[in-house]
Amino acid sequence: MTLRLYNTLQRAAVPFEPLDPPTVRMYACGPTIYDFAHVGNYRSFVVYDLLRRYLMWLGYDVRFVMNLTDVDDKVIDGAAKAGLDIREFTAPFGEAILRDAETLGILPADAYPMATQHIEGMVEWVRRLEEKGLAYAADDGSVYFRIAGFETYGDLKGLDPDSLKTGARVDVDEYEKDDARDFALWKAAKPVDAEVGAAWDSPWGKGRPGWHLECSVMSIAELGETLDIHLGGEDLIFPHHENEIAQSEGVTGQPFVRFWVHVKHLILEGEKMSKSLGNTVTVRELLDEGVEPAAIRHELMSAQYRRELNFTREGLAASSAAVQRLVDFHARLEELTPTEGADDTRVASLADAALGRFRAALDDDLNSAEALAALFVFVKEVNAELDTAAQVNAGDRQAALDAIESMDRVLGLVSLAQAGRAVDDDVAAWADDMVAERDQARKDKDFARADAIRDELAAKGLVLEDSAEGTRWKVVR
RNA sequence: GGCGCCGUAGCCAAGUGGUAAGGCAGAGGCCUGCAAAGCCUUUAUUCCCCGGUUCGAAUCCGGGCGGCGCCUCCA
Repeated sequence: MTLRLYNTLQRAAVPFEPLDPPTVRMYACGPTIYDFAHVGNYRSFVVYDLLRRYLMWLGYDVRFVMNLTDVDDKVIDGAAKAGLDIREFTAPFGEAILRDAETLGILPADAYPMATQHIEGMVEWVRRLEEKGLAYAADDGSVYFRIAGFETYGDLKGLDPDSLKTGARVDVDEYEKDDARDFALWKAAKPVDAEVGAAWDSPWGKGRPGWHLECSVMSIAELGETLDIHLGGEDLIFPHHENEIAQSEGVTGQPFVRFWVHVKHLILEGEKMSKSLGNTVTVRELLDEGVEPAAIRHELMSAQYRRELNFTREGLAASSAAVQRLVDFHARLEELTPTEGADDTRVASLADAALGRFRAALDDDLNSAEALAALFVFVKEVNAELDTAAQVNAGDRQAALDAIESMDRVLGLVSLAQAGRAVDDDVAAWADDMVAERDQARKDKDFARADAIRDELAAKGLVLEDSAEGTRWKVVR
């Protein structure tokens, strides 16, 4: 079995093989840091994380880079309104986005380059494109990419370049361009740009880089001229990624990206999520409402990444319960006392089957919904086996633990949920004392007292489970 | 107008030619002092509708209906 990924370039799922195994060079278009990121952004980030973790799980050495766009029209507008320099304006958003990513169990990237750190490189690129006749300066000091000079323009999106000429959304203000389809590599500074610190010296006068340019320059600076995988939201296919290809290959003459992977946009409560509808939800808001991070992460991976995902509050509640089931299962295994010499159960073979199905699911274009199903089938089967078997040996217990922990290295749900259930030592000690007191009350048949203690613990989010081995308490979110 | 996606139980969502995964929610039961957790049974004779192909279709084809995305800076 090999991993197959849907490559937008080929419009088909094709076997993935890195150019230089075991290294995988992977780049993702990150957010523009002019606001807090919404759950739609995080669907993409979670998918990036899922792919990265799965590649690592398969044994690849993944080098992952995600940019943060810290200069563009929206950044400049926001900074101007706030009366701040763009760096002051964007820094808190960048920090918040990375903090929330960490909260959702997203592994940190190897680098988070920002456009303002690569101005020199971008100027150099524009210069080289100009040398090759692929760029030209307009009278106002802006520089444009000449699409007519790049014959495969439009291939990624499958667009006919000629059809773009009459596009209704072509900006009528850009009369300086030779061709309406040409896009800006370098934008001449407007007065407001300089006010917020978004104007740099260049051979064409004061200006700032165009948005598309940064991803080409930064990804190649970090990872080399040919990337194995380039990720982004589906909206970026055109024009952003199309432009990246044109710029990059225009300069290097090498294939820029081998696999283009695009994440479908989610919808929110059955509706398109957009700022104009005013229905965006940020991860920050959900966390403030008390939604646990693992539930958000679970819901974001509950549909395969190229499918529409309907993100709902009801779904979050379901995800929270599903995550709790995984946590309970893991705890059951950890707390299980193995019996030496006990007969083998079906657990080891169930683990093999589950891992096989899990892997087949993810190999199939990262089908996370199917992978989750494999895990939950495993949970049910092992629970049933443990209910049936009088005793379990250490090998079977370990096989089950190894299996769920292995799958969770990709999913990142159990570890995240467990981290969210950690309690302070003094709370744990208090809970232990209360459980001991309740045990005594139960022995004395003082069930009123026992139930009162249980209620008291419940008020603090601690739930009791009585069993033959004794009583345990757990944190529920 | 061009290109493309989707429509599966109360909700979310796999399956894409061989007789409907999984999670949540609901019902009944076992276990329990009562719970919790877990297990068992149950909840779509059917996959938007109508035709067609096939021994056989949720899966392929045609036509509808409905929802959605992109077509120059939105993950």
